[in-house]
Formats: sequence, structure tokens, C-alpha cells
Amino acid sequence: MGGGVTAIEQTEAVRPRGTRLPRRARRNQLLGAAQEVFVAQGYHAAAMDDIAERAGVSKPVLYQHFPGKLDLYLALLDQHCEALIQSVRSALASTSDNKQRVRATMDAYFAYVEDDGGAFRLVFESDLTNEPAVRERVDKVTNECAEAICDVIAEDTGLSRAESMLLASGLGGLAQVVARSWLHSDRSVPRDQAVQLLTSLAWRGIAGFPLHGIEQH
Amino acid sequence: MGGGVTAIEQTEAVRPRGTRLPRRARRNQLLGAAQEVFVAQGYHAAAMDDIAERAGVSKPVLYQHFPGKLDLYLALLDQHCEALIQSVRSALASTSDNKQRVRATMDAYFAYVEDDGGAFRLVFESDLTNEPAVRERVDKVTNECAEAICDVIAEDTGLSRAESMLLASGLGGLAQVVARSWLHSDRSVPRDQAVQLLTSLAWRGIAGFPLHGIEQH
DNA sequence: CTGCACGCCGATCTTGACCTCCACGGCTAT
DNA sequence: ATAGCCGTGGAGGTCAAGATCGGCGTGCAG
Repeated sequence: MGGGVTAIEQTEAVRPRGTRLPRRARRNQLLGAAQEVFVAQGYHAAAMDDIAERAGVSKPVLYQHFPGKLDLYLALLDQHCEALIQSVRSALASTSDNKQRVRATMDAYFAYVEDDGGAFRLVFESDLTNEPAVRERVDKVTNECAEAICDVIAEDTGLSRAESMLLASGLGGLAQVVARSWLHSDRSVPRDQAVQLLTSLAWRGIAGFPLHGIEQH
Repeated sequence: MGGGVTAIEQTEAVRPRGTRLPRRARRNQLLGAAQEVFVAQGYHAAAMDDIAERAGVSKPVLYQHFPGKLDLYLALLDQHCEALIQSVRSALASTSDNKQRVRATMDAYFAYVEDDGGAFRLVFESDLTNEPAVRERVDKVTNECAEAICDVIAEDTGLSRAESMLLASGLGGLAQVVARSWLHSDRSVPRDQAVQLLTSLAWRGIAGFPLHGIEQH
């Protein structure tokens, strides 16, 4: 009875089996295949056999490129964690107008969840958060993003570090959750409008703290 | 190599082995033990042996009360999902002053994550979201809470249903994420103050939409 | 006193997933 | 052209964890 559905939606045909690739290219291809499978099934439900088959190779080659399943997962995770952190930092540095900063950051989250192959699931919906190595990566993303936001808040409001961090986590969390829920609702509102709406919400909320409130038009 | 740490922090001594209990009491005790283990280790890392040992019984007893591991998990999940939904609904119904509604709701999330044994992890940090039954429960919580908030927003702002839902998910997500992150930071800010701060943020944000903005003092 | 029912336990089975061993085919240097 | 080498493939080992079977002790009805 317990057997769940084993058939997966194959978004792309399985690669022809037997082509020889240079090492680097093969590695990247394996990463791509692994990402598709991990995103579709999660870490635990994903079997190494699935990934190998998806890539059109046999299992030993997989193990010649990655020591184990966890390493493979971590490689992907690191990649996408770094991507989000950089994206958020860029957004915050893209302008000095704080309202535009909020907008750009919000948009960064939306762009991130819309990115290729739903890779954001590895970061935001991982089913391996009990593994310390994974937990560390995910926490790092949350913290680095929150701190980046916190720096701006602390400087422009004069709130304590702890209070600023609380607000920053809140805004980061808001962006993350709402972007996911927006995607999950099949984009029931156009992206621009959604970003605009959330920016209004967040900006009005954050702009009201001490040092602000005054300089707004 | 892959062997992770097997030793768990035992927050409470293992029950003495050999006491006979009536069926109902034993079932409740098993639920309690299971919750402790699932919270501490997550679903996958938690072994039925661990739960049995924690409860001070042998494995067959466990299977005489629950058909399988998943059923045990779902029983706990249902329980705590319903608790949060009810808590949020109560908070929203506790007053007709919208700012106090925000405050009460925010406080409900904080109270929830502070509750006994960190049961909120089962709902907010489950590592079994790929299981449809679990996904369904967790989505239900998010949706029911968002809809409850959405009802208030839609009525008091005149925004479209889709837009209101977006804001509602955002506020729910904000509360959830920030409550978790606050707990994770070892309550670096007193709970009252944190709730107050977040309420300011959320209220200023949400109060600025169409039909509001006017009637605030 | 005695048989019965209930709850409980030690020991075992089986499945499934991660991870390696022996045979094959295409490229290169002479 | 031919011999060697390197990467590939299928089949199998190992082990952990979920799920189960026969026996034991205790308390109560008759």
C-alpha cells in the first residue's frame, strides 16, 4: 500500500545514453540533473538511481564526480544560497533611495523564486534541515540577508541592533513567504503589481520608525 | 563516515520500563513521546525505536496503537495545525479594533512558537513536506490563517480578493518567520517589546491602504 | 483454585537505498 | 592497422529502519 507514485513528470527527455563528455561538462550536466530531481522530489525521495538515469549515465560515474548524495546536494545548495545573498546585496546597493531599495529587494525575492527549475525549493523548502551542514547553509542565507537589510534599517532608524534585526528578519521573511505563496497561487496577480503592493506595505511600515517619518514627502 | 550524531539531548528521563497502562492513557503517552522525538530530530531521523524507547515501551506496543510512522506523525500534525488556526481566529475575533487585531494575531504566533516542546516545528519546519498528506495539512494552516486575515483586510481596504490574499499571506508569513527567528535568537528582545515592534511595522503598513488612512488618529 | 483475557516484550524479517566489483567499447600513438 | 588505456555499464553487498510473530506475566470472573 505505502508505495507512492513512482512516475515523475519528465519535463525534459532523458539524455541519450552513451555520449562521452569532458569532465567539467559532465559534472555540470550531473548537477543539472540532480537539481531537477531534488526539486521535484525532495532530498529523501530522490534516489541516486533517479539522478543517474535522468542524466543518462550509470551510477558509478555519479560517484566519480561526487563522493556521496549529501555532497551533491550541498554543492547545489551552496550555489543557490550564494545566488540569493548576492542578489539581495545587489538590490540594496542598487540605489540610495530607501523606498526603491525596498522595491528592488522585494523584486529580488520574486525573481529568485521564478528562476530556472524552481531551485529556490532547495533553500526555502528543504527536507534536510536536520542535517547540520544544510541547516548551517540555510541559516546563513537568512542571516546574511537579514543583516544586509538590518544595516540599512539600523543606520536610518537608530533602533538597537537587536530590534533592527527583528524587523529585518520580518521583512526578509515576508518577502520570502509571499513570493512563494504568489508562485503557488499561479501568479494570481501580475508580478509587477504584487511587488508594488508589497513594497507599499513594507515601506509604509518601515518608514514610520524614528529618524524617518520626518523626511518623507 | 555518514553516521551523524546518534546521541540526543534527553530533556526528560526515559520512562521506567514495565508499567502497565490502560489503552487510552498509553496512547496519549505515546503521542507525547513521539512529539518529543519528532521535534528534536525531525521525521526522517526519528526512528520508531527511539520513540518506543523514549516512551519506555517496546516497538510492538507502538504498532498496536498506530498503524505506522506516518499515521503517528499526522495525528500530531493535525492536533497542532488546528491549534494554530483556532488561535489566530480567536485573536482576530477578540476585538474590533484593527490595530489590536494585528497585535493579538502577532502575539498568537509568538505564543505558538513558545508553546510546550516546540511543537511548532512540526508545522513550520517539517521535513516531510513532500508527502502529500503533510503538504495538505501545512498548506491548510497557511491558507486558513491567510484567509482569516484576508477577510478583515478585504472588508476594510476594498482591495481585490487576490490582492488582499497577497497581503494577508505576507503578514502571516512575517509573523511566522519573525516569531521563529526571535525564538532562535534566544529571545534577544523581550516578547512584549518584539510584539509591539512588529505590530507597529505591520499596522503602519496595512493601515495605509485605501479605506483606512483616514480614520486613524 | 483455575482458566482466560489483556497488555507487553525479545527476537526476527524484509524492503529499499546508498555505495562498489568485473566485463566492454571507443580513442591514440607508433 | 593494431595494441593499450580510460571511461562506462550492469549486477551485487551492506546496512539501517519500518513492520511483525510467538511467548510471558498479571489480575479477575467463576
